Amino acid sequence: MNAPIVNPALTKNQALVFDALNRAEGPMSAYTILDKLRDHGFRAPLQVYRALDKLTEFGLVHRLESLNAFVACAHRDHECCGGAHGHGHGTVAFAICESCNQVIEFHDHEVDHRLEDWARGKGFKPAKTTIEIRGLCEKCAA
Amino acid sequence: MNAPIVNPALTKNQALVFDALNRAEGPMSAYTILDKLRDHGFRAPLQVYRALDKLTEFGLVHRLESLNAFVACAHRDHECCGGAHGHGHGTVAFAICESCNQVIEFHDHEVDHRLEDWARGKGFKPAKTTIEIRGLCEKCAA
DNA sequence: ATGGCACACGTTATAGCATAACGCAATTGA
DNA sequence: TCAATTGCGTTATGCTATAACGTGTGCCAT
Repeated sequence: MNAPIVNPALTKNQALVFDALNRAEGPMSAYTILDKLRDHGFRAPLQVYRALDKLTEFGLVHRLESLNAFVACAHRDHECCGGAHGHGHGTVAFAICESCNQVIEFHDHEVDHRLEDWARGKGFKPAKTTIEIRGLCEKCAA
Repeated sequence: MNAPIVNPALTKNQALVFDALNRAEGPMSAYTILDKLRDHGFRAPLQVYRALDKLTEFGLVHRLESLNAFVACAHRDHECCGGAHGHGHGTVAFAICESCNQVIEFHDHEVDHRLEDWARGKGFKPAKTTIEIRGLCEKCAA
């Protein structure tokens, strides 16, 4: 019961961090993750940051810039776009509730295209795009 | 010559911080600003952060979430939209060159609308939206 | 098999970003 | 005048992130 969601390609530390994020309700800071994993042998921030770097690189985890925190990717394999290598998508956007900390991950082609067009027009070469909406989710706005 | 751009409503500290940002080529961290203002009597981070809070509230300064840094607003009064109170605009987006640190501030109605529509559809009430594209500017991409 | 390489890991120390909590001074307006 | 508000200065602290070092392991070309 409650078996960890594990990607076999992950190292032990990566799997532990990924699992902690998957179990969490909302985003967690690196130090919060560290505290959750002390029982599993984690002692230093770098252990967490190194795992997070890789997980982010794999697209399994996203960093929320406006929170300095991390969430597990909400996408699942079969997703709409860019899924060439089984995992992969365009720019992901986040709606972050400042009351209950719920994070909704979504994707909007049109927004993507507009930003790409703008960049093309300016000769700007995008590497990573951040879109984060902070506010109140439906429940909390009531 | 080179007279400070001053908004008369600002306090001394706010004006100093705003001026420092206006003179700067690119974004500055709070601590960088602090260092630049030591000659003007600044001694502690809080002096900078308090000024930045107000300037951000006034819409004169933007925070770049992905850099933990600040830039003077590139808009000038007469701008396109939302300019009800002389200053005011929808969501502002930034393109940040990771090579030369140049920041281009822009605005796209269409993107705004799409995000607003998404939020309306979800019952989400946006408070603040962050859009930041990191990459290489035209010159640096060459 | 062995030497070299790439990569993950562990540890200590340090750097960089941000705010809490206190008290004082000036301004405003009832 | 008194109270409320706002800005200011200071000290201390907390949170976020990386530098620099060394170890161990697996791989594979020689």
